[in-house]
Amino acid sequence: MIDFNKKTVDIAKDLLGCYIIHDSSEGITLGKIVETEAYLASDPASHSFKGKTKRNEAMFGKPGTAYVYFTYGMYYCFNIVTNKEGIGEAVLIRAIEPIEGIDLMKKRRNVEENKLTNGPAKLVIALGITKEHNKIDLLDKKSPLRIETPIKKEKIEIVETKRIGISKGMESPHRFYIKGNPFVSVK
DNA sequence: GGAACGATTGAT
DNA sequence: TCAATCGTTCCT
Repeated sequence: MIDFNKKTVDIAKDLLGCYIIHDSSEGITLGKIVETEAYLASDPASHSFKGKTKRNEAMFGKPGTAYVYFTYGMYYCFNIVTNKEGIGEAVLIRAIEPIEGIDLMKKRRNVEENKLTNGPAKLVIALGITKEHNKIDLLDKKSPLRIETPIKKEKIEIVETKRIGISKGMESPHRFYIKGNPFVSVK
């Protein structure tokens, strides 16, 4: 199990190699997390930086719950909330490797397998995540959307770099991905 | 009330 | 390089 008592940056690294499962009415989709970004309360690039609002309140919830936000007028992104309740921190999932339900992902995305889930808004569409999943408990085995650690954690090499697509806080090396994985968003 | 912008993506 | 597209934030 993932240790949510750790620091957000460390959790972002621990999440690499873990699985996201969505049990929807259309079927099951499952992917391995291959790229993450950490967003801290003290980070000017974080939605939580200026305090709690209606939009970002999920970030201030319990660790291990979901923060799903709407952006650019047409996309959703999926985060895993970290740190104690009341502290706005989370890990953005930027890319996953499709494992199960690939046909369903292709139906939802209508693109080739290698472009199915290599971006934060793309994986949300492929997995069928919606704003209804905001604040859901990702650690509860009964949740339709949840995260699980692999039985045997494979050995992975983690690359640490600057984040992508933000206009503040670029200097923080808070983006992490599995070295050599072909499903990472930007190479 | 109105303008500007965004943790993105896909097409040009 | 740029348009799509709309909720939130910030200014007037």
